[in-house]
Amino acid sequence: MEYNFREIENKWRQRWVENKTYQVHEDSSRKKFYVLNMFPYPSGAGLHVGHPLGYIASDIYARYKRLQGFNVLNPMGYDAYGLPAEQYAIQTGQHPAITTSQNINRYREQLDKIGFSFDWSREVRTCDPEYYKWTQWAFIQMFKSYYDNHKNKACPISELVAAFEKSGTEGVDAACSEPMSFTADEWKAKTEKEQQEILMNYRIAYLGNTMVNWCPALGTVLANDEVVDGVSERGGHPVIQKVMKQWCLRVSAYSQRLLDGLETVDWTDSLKETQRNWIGRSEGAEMQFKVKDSDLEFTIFTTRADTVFGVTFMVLAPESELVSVLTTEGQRAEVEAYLEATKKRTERERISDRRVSGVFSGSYAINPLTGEAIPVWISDYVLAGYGTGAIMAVPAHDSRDYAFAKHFGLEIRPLIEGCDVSEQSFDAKEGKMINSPRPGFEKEGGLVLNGLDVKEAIAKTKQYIKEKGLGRVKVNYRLRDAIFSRQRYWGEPFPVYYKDGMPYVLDESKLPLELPEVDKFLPTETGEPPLGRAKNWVTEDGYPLELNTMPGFAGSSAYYLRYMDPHNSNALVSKEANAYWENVDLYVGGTEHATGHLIYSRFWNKFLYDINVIVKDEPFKKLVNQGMIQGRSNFVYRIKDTNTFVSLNLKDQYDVTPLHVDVNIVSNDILDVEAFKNWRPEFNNAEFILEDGKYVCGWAVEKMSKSMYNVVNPDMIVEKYGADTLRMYEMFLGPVEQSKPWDTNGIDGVHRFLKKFWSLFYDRKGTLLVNDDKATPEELKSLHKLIKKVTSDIEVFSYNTSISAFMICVNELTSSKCSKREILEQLLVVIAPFAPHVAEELWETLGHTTTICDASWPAYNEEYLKEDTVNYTISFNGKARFNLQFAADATNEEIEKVVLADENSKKYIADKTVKKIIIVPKKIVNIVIG
RNA sequence: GCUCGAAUGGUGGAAUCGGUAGACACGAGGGACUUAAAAUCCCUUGGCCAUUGCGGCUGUGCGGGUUCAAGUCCCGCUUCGAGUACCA
Repeated sequence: MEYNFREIENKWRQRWVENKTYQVHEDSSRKKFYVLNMFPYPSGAGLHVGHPLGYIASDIYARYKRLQGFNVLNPMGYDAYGLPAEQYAIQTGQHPAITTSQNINRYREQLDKIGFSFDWSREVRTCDPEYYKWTQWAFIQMFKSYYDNHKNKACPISELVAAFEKSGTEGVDAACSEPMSFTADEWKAKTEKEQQEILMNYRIAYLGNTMVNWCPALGTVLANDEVVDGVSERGGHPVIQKVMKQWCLRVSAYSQRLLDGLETVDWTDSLKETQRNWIGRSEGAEMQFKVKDSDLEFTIFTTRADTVFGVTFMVLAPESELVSVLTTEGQRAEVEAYLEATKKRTERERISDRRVSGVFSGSYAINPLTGEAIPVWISDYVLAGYGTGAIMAVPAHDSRDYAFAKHFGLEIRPLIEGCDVSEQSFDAKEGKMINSPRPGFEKEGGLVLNGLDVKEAIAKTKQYIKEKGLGRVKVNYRLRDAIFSRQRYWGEPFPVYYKDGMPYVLDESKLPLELPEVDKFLPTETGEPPLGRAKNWVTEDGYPLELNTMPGFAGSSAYYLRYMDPHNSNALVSKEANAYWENVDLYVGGTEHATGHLIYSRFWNKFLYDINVIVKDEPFKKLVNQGMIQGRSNFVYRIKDTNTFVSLNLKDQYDVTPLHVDVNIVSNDILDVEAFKNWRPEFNNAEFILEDGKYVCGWAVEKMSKSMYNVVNPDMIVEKYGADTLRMYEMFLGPVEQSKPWDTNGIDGVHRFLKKFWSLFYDRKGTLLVNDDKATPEELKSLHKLIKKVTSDIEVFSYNTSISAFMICVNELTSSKCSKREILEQLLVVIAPFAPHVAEELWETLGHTTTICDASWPAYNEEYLKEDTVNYTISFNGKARFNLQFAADATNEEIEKVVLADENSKKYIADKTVKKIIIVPKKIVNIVIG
């Protein structure tokens, strides 16, 4: 009987559904294991062969853990809110919910064919009201919380109100947008609205006036991680900076914890490093500079406090509020012209075109250490969003300040011994300080840094400014608060209404607040977001509801918690379910989420942990990044101005143009000529110049996309070879973490292996070969070698080498004609995670009535792996020469004696003397001669 | 610019603590079976030389070094990939 994968796979696909084989339940008597894939956005194009890579890898691991006796949670769902469905809705008027659900159905159909052990009863969709109810709920909790820097956690805002009532801001250390200071009496004297405005400064979910990335083409704001090279990640539209009132999440309050948490998780170093860079911790100092002839003062942030004696000018960001204050009448016209010009430049232009520009404000600041008056400039090389939006410029030791100083002819004052600043600045943090202060400018009791090393100087300066009250030590983070509003239709509505111009959150009992219907998915004529078109978009009391919707990352931040208890209508997740499943043991997904989803999700999780909803501080214990599957395109070569195509190796003899050809009509780079003729009408009468009777195509690695005709659909592979072959082949392609082009060329080898494997059980006529004979030591060795190898490989996701091991083992068993139950039964269990359908079928063949998923993973026995004799390589001065066999327990003395007596050895030693003999156990005898 | 990571046959890729390369698979070549094809099986396959002689030399991007022994460790380059970028 032939290996009939179609019949087998259909049969088991149905059985698994009927028997609910993959449904899991909390079971405190068993240890849990939580495997998770980053859930997909169901795009209209369906799955291509690259998408399931990570799912297959994690499915193998999930099945393996189950065989080891763990209670495995392996769920799947959909990140269903997204721009493509909305764009499609705008163009066609079709409701995005319809498009999305069609796409989901298509995804499900494709996924079902691959044999995953997902528990579909736990499926979630972020656009489902029963799901986003909890997204809205989490938002309300964030609104009702503030971050207490003392306790280092989120606390109820009511506690902050109590503190204000008791003693005002005195003793309060809370994360905020603007530092505030008032007494208890002042607080009590404020109106309700004023108090609400103050609280907004502290809430974790707050409505704030912030500089946002505005994308005019998409008509919405974008988060920092959604902007790449100054254009939108989706669609590549220009993005400009603009101040807008937006909902934000105070992610920045968690900067240090997000950084510290990285030490506790098992992620790759590169991913952790990416997150560290994104969080961007930098230690420095804030210093106050007084404005000359004024009571004003302003604060700057610097990591190089030691260079304070080299400050020759100050710079403000154009967007800084100080600009209007510090601009003198005489300079006003010039400054305004500059601001106007800067505003016109997009972020992208600022990045690509780094010409130095700026304008003098007319004001001077006083260096607090020297009393010197320093000109204050305005330039767009200073960013409003980082630090205080103002810097002290030290052109000698900062390349940006240097370029600015050179351009405007400002003074450059070197502070480090032996550095040459005539051509460029000296940015390195090393060397001995000089000119600090300059000779003749020493002040009585003032700071002296001369002679100190840079590092010492930094520390001493910080100490000094702290003591003298000139500033304070400060840690700054690059990580900014997440902008949480989108001016879109297809997203979660905010559970927010407005009263007296102030936002309030809905009562939790009103959740979910369902997304209303609109007539068009576009902004209103007055420029309001699409929800402005909704009829009766007000509360029961008639207060208007929020018109923005939440961004894509809202729904994906806590989805892994919902899988633990997906149908609970009383809580995001019950205490019991959460206590059992805790957090994700293995998370599989792409690196592209390093600075988006994986930051937001950790933040969201930490917040829920703070308010005692969940038990774990970090959501994902171990994370594996699967590589991207690129496309492998094929080309045919058309001779210019003809309809004749020439094979790859003959093309140099002609003047040809390469054309992409659909990879699905090419096999092992050989074109199916007839299929090509039928591919498109213009090729109907194509002619070919063949080599050896074949048309050989060229190839290149490109992105997998329709326009390159290189999209390979998993359905087609399953149809042709079966799901088990697809699964094994995807894993055989190379390490899971590595990106690689999809290449169907090798798939026959894996398919052949499965056929061979099948033929251990059945001969060609369909006779069952399995017998109860006793296995030989060689057969046991072969099996146990395999078990040992696969067990250790799976733990480190080295699936490709496991599959090699299967091939070796099956080859050995085939050549010894071994169809012994004793061997095959265990072989089936270890192959089951990789090829579940065929394993299940044969398991039944062997008379088992329960699923192979409930078998147990075999342990290997070292006894069977023992060798009687050992082959040693004999080498001279490190050069391998010949082999000798020894008994496994031979002593070094015995080996040495035999080797020296050997005829071959004598030949190599000849007239030289033996200086040393090194014996590496079970491997090598190296003889040093000379 | 900075930070990581990588480089091994015609191809995808193996090689645990440094242990004497190229596992496994594809492709290619040769052979068996077959009327033929498919399927299956066997042999060869890094390069060069010798192949009626068992063999010899060379070889893991380049140049050095450490070591009895280096794909693996150290120093200096080259190329490619990823992330990030006026962050003071």
